[in-house]
Amino acid sequence: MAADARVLEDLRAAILRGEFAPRQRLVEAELCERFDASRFAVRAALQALEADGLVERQRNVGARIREIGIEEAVEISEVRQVVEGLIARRAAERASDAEAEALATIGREMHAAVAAGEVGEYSDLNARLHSTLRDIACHEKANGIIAHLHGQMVRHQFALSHQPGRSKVSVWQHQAIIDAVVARDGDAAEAAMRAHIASVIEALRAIATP
Amino acid sequence: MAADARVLEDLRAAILRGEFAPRQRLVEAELCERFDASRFAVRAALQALEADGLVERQRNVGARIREIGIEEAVEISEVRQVVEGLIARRAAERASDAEAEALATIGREMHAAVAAGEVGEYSDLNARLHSTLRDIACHEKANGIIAHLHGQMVRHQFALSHQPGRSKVSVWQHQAIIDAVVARDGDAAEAAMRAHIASVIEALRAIATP
DNA sequence: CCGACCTGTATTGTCGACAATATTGTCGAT
DNA sequence: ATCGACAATATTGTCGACAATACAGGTCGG
Repeated sequence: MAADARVLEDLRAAILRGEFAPRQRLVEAELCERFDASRFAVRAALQALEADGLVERQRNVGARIREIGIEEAVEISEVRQVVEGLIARRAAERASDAEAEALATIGREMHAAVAAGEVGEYSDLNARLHSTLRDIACHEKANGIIAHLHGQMVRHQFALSHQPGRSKVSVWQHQAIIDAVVARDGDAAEAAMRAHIASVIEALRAIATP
Repeated sequence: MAADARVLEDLRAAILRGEFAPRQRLVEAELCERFDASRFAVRAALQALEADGLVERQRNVGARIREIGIEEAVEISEVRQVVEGLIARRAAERASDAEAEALATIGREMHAAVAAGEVGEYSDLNARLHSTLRDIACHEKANGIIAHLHGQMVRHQFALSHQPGRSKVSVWQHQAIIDAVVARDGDAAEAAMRAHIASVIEALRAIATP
């Protein structure tokens, strides 16, 4: 039992892994076979995923992967800008010495990864930096919203991280965030985070109009 | 047909109207009778409401109204602080002359309501001000998140609006927001909105420790 | 040749019945 | 009298079958 939850997690992971194309139809019967589950479980998963904003459903038509256009990705990033700003501020206000040191270490590893041209490694470190900040901020609601928004951005996030030359710019933005948190300067941390995501938004718009 | 959606909306409205006490159990059979719907529709509604954060469910135990403590209400307000800040900024950047005038009118009506001691009227105007700002900002994602957070706050919002003397303080904060938007000053609008919600958070904390 | 209609098929929506599980109440032993 | 185990009940979880609906392709009339 609890096949419900398993299907939900598997399907969500598959979507986040990019195994389905935007606007691709998700036929219940197919998902039943793929995940070896009853239609009941599949339906529940689809309903949950709809609330998550990952799929959209039309009555009597079915479910499909929701397509997130550039305009919507920009809106999502604008919200992320302020909410991650809040997280950065809280992190600066609450970081212990050990936590500050952990951030500084990530910063050093980022510089090393950029110098070595390791884009995959840098992308991982990027995720780890933001996640560490969330852990320090310890703000359930803000963290939840970021997770929610992040799920809808995966496709664009992927495109961004493979933008050549971006890491050389963003590494210093990341460093500014780290420095502000280490200095326990909430205002500066929020400002640095906002500036960082502002540059992400710019890059998003640049992708839109090549 | 579409009994599903009706039950969801009715039940959500009932919860938002405060017809259920926090942690009150929501037995499926009872809801079936009350809304004259099938268990199927009720289950779907409960699942959706769980995603909304209005009810919580335990496997094989059932659903109950989620209790939102002061600490969580503060967290919610902290997120609202930055997201409504974003909305205020956008509103200042995008407001047409007609929209600015509409805001100014709401401001005048607020002062009148406070002078007349009409707390219900003032509460309505408060909702209308924020909603008008959202319309002007025209930011789907931000508006959606605010709606989401607002739903979880209704109970505390009610307690706040009946706090004697609050309107005399908040009316000037509201006026500051309106002035900033009318002056098309995004920075000031965001700052004013943040200050306003900071005072809401303070009031929340004051309720917690009487 | 084109458009409207109509029928067949694929897919989702709805339901009622049954199974699984937690909660509550009862009984006996210590 | 209190505690534990066990049975009874209430409630939710799961499923398969059927109904309702939308879509595609073909057919008929103009």
